[in-house]
Amino acid sequence: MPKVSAEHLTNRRRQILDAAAGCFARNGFHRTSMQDIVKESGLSAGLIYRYFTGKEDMILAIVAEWHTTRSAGLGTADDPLAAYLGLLRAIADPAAAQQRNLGMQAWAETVREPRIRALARQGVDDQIEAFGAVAPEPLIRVLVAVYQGLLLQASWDDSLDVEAFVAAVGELVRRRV
Amino acid sequence: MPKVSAEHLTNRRRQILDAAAGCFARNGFHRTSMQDIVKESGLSAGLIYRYFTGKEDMILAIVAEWHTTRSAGLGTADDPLAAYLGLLRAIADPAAAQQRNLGMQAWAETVREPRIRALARQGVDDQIEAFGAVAPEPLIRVLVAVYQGLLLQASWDDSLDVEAFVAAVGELVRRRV
Amino acid sequence: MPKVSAEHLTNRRRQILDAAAGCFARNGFHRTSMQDIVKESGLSAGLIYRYFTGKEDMILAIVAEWHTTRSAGLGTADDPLAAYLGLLRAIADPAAAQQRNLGMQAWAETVREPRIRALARQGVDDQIEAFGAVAPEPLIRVLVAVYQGLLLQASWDDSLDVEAFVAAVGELVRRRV
Amino acid sequence: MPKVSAEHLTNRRRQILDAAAGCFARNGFHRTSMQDIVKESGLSAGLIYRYFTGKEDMILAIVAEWHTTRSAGLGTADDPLAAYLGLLRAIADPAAAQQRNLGMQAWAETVREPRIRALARQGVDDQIEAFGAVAPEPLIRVLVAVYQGLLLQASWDDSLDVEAFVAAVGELVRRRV
DNA sequence: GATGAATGAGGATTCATTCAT
DNA sequence: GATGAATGAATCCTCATTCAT
Repeated sequence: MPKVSAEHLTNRRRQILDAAAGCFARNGFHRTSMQDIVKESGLSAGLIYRYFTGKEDMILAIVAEWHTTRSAGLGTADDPLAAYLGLLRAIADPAAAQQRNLGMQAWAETVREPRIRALARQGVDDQIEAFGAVAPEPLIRVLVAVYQGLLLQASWDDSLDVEAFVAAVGELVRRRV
Repeated sequence: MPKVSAEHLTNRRRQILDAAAGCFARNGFHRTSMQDIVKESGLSAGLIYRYFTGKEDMILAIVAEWHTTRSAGLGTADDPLAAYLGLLRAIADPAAAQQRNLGMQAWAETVREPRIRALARQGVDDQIEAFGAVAPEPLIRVLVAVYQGLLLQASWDDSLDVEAFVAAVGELVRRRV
Repeated sequence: MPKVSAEHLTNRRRQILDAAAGCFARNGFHRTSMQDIVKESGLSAGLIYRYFTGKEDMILAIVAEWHTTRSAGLGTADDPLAAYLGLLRAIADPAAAQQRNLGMQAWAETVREPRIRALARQGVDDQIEAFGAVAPEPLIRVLVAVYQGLLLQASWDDSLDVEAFVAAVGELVRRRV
Repeated sequence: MPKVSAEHLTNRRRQILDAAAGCFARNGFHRTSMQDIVKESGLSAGLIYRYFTGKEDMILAIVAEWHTTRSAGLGTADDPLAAYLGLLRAIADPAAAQQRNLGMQAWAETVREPRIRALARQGVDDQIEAFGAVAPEPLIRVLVAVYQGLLLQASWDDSLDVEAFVAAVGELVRRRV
C-alpha cells in the first residue's frame, strides 16, 4: 500500500537521475560526490538511497539509459543513410554536450565494470542488428566508429566543422553503395 | 652537480610511469590509489612525490605520453593509406589492450581537465597536419574517428573481426581516392 | 473516551515488543534497526513511535519485562531447592535461547545505562528477598550467580550436559543444608 | 625494511587497544565511535587502520585478549581452591571494573558473532581442562558460572559483600571435597 | 488513528599527501 | 637521497526520528 503514486516515484527517480546526469557530465563519475547529487537534486541523502542501492547503482542506471536512448528508433527510417547522417549531426550538436560527456564517462567505465562493458558492447550489436538488412556488419561497425569518434572530436573542438565532416562521410558511403 | 645521474632520474621516472600506466589501465585513474602505484613500482611513496607533484600530475604525464606515442612517426610513410590501415590493425591488436584502456581513461578526463582536453584536441590536430598533404581535413577527421571508434569496439569485443573492419575501411577509402 | 479499546492498545504494544524481542535476541540491540522491528511487527514506523518514545525506550521496556518474567512466582515453592534446580533446567533449555540472548544483551547495557543497571541489580535483590527465609544472602547470591553463568554457558555450548550441571549444583547445596 | 622498530609497532598496538578498551568499557562496543578511540588514543584515524582492518577487528582483538588474560596462569597453583577464590576476589575488586565491563560486552557479542562465541566457549573449556585433574567437568562448570555471575553482580552493586560471597562459595566447596 | 516518505546528522573507512628519520 | 609512518579531510552510506497526508 504505497503512500505515494507510482507517478510520484517515477518523477522522483527522474529527478535524481537528472541531477546525477548533470553532475556526472560536468565532473565525471568519480569527481562527483553523492553530496553533489544531493544538492543538485534538492532531495536528501537518505531518500536517494531508497531509489538506488548506491552510487554504483546510479552510475549503472545512467549508463544503461544512455545506451537505451542511443538505440531508440533505430532502423525504422526510410532512408537509412540520411538517418545516420542525422545522428551524426545530432551528437555533434552543441546542445548534446551533456550526452557526449556522459558517453565518454561510460566508455571509461567499461574498463573496470563488466556490466557497463556489456552495455557498451550491446549498444554496438544493436546497431549491427538494426542495420543488418541494409549493410554488412563490418561496414556498420565502421559507421558506428565514425559516430563514436565524432562524439569525441565534437566534444574537444567547439569549432569543428560538423557539416564538412558529415559531407565527407556521406561522400565515402554514397560511392560505395 | 646533481648527486645522481640524469639517466638515473629518467629511469626512475620511467619506472613510476610504467607502474602507473599498468594500474591506470587495469582500474582506471580513480580506482587506482597512489598506494597501488607505490606497490607496483616497488618504490616508496615519498620518492614518487619527488618526481610528480601529485596524482593529477602523474595522470597528466601519462596522458601526454599516450598522445605523444600516437603522433610519433606520423606522415612519414610512402603509402599513407597502408600506413593508416596498419595503425588500425595495431590499435585493435590484443597486445594493445593497455593502450586502449589508457586511451579511454584519457578521453573521460577531457571532460573535467582543460589540459587533458587540450592534449586530446592537439592529438587530432597533429593528424590533420601530418596528413594535410594527402587529404582534406574533414576526411582525416573521419579517419581519425574510425580509429577512435575501433579502439572502443576492439576493447569491448574480443571476437571483433579486425580484418573485415580494416577491409571495409579500405574499400570505402580506396574508391574515393 | 479513547477511540480504541485499552485491550487494543495492549495488544499493539505486545505485538511491537514481541517483534523487538525477536530482533534483539537475534542480532543484539545495536545491530537491530527500527526498520527491522517495523518489518517484523508488520506495523508502520510512525505507529511504533506512538507506543514508545524511541528505541531506547523500547530497549528499556524489553529489559524491564525480562527481569519481571524472571522474578515472577519466586519464593512460592514448597521445595525451594527443587524449584531452583528447575529454574536452572529452564534457562538451559534449547527453547529458552531467545531469553538467554535477551539476558546477555540486557547485561551488556547495564554498563552504560543506569536504569538498566538498576533493573539488573533489583533482579538480584528480588531473589535475595524471595529466598531470604530459607537461605542467607551470600548463598542466594552464589545460587543466582550459578544461574547467570549457566545462562551464558548454555548459550555458547549446545552440547552442554545440563543434567550433570544441575546434579553438581544439587550435590553442593544439599550437603550444606 | 620497516622504518620503525618492532617494539614501536607493539607499543602503538598497545596504545590503540588500551584506548579502545577504555572506550568500550565505558560505553560499550556500539556506543563507541572510531572517532572516540581516535581521540582517546591521541593518534589519527588513518593510523589505526594500519593496525586493525576495522572496528570489528578491534573488537575481536579486545575480546581475544580478554579471554587470554583470563586463562593465563591457570592450573598452576598448589592449592586450586584457594587460587580460585583469589580469582573471585580479583574479578570483584573495584579496580577490575574495566575488566568486568569488557567481559559483559564480550558476552553480548557472542549472540551475533560466531568467532566471539567460539572464544567464549573456549574460555570455559580452558578452565575445564586446566582443572580437570582436581575436579569433574560439571563441578568446574559450576565454579566458572559462579565466577561469571559474581562478575555481573559486582558490576551492578558496589556494596556487594565480596568476602561473604567468597566465604559462601568456600563453604559449599570445602564440604564437598 | 495510521502510514511511510523524507530528513540529515553521524558513522566507518579511505587515500592523497607530508615529513621526521 | 629515500623511506614509510602518520595525518585528517572527505567520502559513501545508515538509521532514528518526524510529519504531511
